[in-house]
Amino acid sequence: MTEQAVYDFTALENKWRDRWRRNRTMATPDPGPGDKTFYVLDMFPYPSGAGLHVGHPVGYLATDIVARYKRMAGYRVLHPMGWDSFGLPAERYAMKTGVHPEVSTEANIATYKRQMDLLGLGYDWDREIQTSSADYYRWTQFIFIQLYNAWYDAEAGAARPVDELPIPAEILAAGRRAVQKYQDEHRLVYYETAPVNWCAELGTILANEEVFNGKSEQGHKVVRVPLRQLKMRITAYAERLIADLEALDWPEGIKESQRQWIGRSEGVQLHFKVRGSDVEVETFTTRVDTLGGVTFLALAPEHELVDALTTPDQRAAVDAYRDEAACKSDLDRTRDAEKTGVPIGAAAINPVTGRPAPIYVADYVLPDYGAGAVMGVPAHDERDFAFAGKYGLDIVPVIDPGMNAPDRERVLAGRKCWIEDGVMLSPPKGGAGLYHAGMRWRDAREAVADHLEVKGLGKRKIAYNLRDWIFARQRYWGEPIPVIHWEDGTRTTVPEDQLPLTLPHIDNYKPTRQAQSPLERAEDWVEVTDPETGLKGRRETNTMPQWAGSCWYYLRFKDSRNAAAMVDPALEKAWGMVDLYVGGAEHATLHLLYARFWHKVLFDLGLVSTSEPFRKLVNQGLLTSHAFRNERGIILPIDEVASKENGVFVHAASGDVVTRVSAKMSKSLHNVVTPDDVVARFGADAFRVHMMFMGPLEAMREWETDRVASASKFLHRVWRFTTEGLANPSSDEGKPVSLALTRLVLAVTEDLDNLRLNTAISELMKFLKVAEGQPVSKATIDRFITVLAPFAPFMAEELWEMAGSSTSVFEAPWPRANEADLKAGIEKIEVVVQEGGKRRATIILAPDADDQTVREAAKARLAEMGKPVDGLDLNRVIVVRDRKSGQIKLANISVQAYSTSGV
RNA sequence: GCGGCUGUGGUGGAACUGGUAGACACGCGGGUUUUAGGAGCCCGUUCCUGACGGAGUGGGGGUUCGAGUCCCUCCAGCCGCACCA
Repeated sequence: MTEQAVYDFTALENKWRDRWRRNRTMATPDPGPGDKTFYVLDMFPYPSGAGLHVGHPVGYLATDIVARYKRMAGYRVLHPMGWDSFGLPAERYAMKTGVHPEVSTEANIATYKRQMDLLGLGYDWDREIQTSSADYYRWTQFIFIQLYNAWYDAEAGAARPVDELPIPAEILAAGRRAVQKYQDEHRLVYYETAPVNWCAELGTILANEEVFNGKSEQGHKVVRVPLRQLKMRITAYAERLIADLEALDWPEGIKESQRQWIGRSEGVQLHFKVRGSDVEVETFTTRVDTLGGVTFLALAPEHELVDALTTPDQRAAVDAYRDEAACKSDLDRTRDAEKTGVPIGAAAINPVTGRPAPIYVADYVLPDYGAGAVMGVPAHDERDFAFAGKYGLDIVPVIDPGMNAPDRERVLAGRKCWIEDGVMLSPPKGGAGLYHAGMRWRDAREAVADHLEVKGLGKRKIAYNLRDWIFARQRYWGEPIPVIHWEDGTRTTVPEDQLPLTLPHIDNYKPTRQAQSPLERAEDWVEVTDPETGLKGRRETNTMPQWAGSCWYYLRFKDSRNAAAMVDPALEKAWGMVDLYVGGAEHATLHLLYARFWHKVLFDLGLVSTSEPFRKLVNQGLLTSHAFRNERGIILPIDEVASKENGVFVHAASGDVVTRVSAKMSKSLHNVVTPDDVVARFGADAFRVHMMFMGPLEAMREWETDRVASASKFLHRVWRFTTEGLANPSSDEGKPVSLALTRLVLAVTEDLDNLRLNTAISELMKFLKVAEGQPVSKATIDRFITVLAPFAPFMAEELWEMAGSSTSVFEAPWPRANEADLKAGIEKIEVVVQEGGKRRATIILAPDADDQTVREAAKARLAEMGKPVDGLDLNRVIVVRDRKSGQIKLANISVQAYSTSGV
């Protein structure tokens, strides 16, 4: 080879893209016995119409690099990609343009796929799935049916088939319909009429997890309306969902978000007698110790006892208040600092004091938490304090903040709310057993709870913030729910051998009326007749939420073409948990919680072999672009701003001076950069190297296309170095070069194992710095190419071919090196001499010199510098060695070691 | 308010279990080559000082022979949750 080829990245990348596709280089065979497996997964995307921008592939690049490395390191690697292709945007697009979601989805997928190929993302496309294809959602429906036909056995702590649900004798005696009703009430999938989150703009109801500050993800208003809804009993798993987080290698923030979302709190459910009535009101409290301080009860407006307890003179006011509360959006209801309510005329009896506590309806009480009713203790709860203040209710303290509390007097006078430490006051009168004067309130709480349980007035209970998952959506573009409602009032699921229940084509995607799915229009599809009995029925017309498909897709990748099962059990087991899962943090309480829930159900039912789906989770940081902000804080698009020579930015139209700021990529700011742009300018390898070199995967960063030039420059140097070396390999390579290669292999391997891709790339740069312009052996060049390959796969393949190989570089084994080679290669070492931790000088020593030699040498060096070392206690000289290699790094002389000499 | 995360040069960021702070880059400065260059190559680049030397990882305090790293405390920023009784 005499003529040095030019690094023509476009031609070279096209060549290998094509060759990889033809040779199916990235296809993953199923694992065989004894194979080491590694499952690395990206959160699959919803294929939107806009295609990928440079921010999307941050995580995909990282997993691709890891997957290629692991494969070379001898693992059987599963690294698939698919499409979360059901969802609202496609349906809304269809409403506007009339283009069927299936058509637009296909087009979008084609774009995504082309862009992913462009970047050299080595997915095994043989395993590609899309949630909207019937081959896939057939199994989503299958799983739905498994959940439908299961109940949660609290004693066993696991889900079981509903056939195994013990039926109480009296139900059994009441007949078949009673049994069926009983079973229906226990299923993991059930119907219930309850207030739900209704978004009129989207024409659908939403799950609690999909409502943010009273608005939908898109910012549309959400209100609570009572509707009959399909739910999944995720709350049955609350305890396990919290407990099993412990063992997962996930970011602490995500785990904590889930814990908070589930929101476990221990308390007591207790009932209050209503004065002059047999009715009792259940309340839930975490502070039974404050029972004596209860001066009112507050019921949620939706509470079922409100009607019965409201007195005639309060009826009108109560009804008006309830109507008002019903119309309020979640935002109005939760954000109003002001506590409002209306007395219903009845009063409960405080069991400690015997005094009446008026009952209110108040919308700060949520209907679906605890008992939907609270005991008001204004003295020791800030919300209750605010409420009592507004309506002039008694404020009776039961806890003494203690002598040292500055606010003690005001608390005891009922003018301030106290929620911190303290001891129980003496009871106003009586209340034995429910009052523990002098006891710290935390202890009193337990004592009172014990007492209530013994007397049958209440019992300990754990309440969760988590609500059951509202599972139905009034949409077209989602999985049909395989349920049939029969005219006799019964309900069945579609027989499994009739799956998939395919989505019918319709012409109009608008909801028919409030909370009715557009599927209602597909009359032929909706109406069914039982062929055996002639019974008529209607199909469920709601569809599944977007999260359904993503709840189990990681399982399907293991066996994505299986027509007979969701996944072959042997393959499910062989691949095991996802070893590395990379995606955005925005799914903390949505996808990641739902997927864990389904996985646990499948585990209980024996369909999967692990109790958790994802072993290690990493959230990639957000990639921003930039924009400009003027003095009024308005963000301006980048093309409306000009840069002046003095580094000042000026808004072209107004002449205002503006500042450059980080901003999310968005169409309106005209700051979207696509991978296509970057690849055309610098090539995919440079894009990959730059993106990963920018910083840690988890960190947020700002994109600047010009900066890819740095990675491009590096790759040009790599190209020149390697091609020159291959043209003229040397038989006697210098020691510094071979040492640098050993160090490179060790460092890159360690960095890859820890997902430190930025430092791995800097190691490649360091090696190049040492080896450039030096004689280099063929063996060293080969090893360098293999180490480069995960990062710059296109160039590595080309160089590998030039190096004489006829197979892919990804068939090559990952090079090995050991620490001992490094150590053996070093003859002399520079040791730092410190004085009291401050660097003073360096000495040259053999790396294996013993401590005494180091100490003497350090002392001699200090003497040379004119330091008074006569009284130096050599034992006080601390010699520090590298933990791994045992090499000396530094010698530190304690300043106190001089003190004996009196200096 | 609650919770999580983060504060290191002009910039992005290195520094594994406490052990030479600023690796590797960007930018900037100087030099060189020259085919025009916003190209290549080489050198320099934390701050103060002419130098010796000193200071330095958001502020303050502590532990230690030695602290970016551990502990306490305060400050700032980012993200998530938020009437859950």
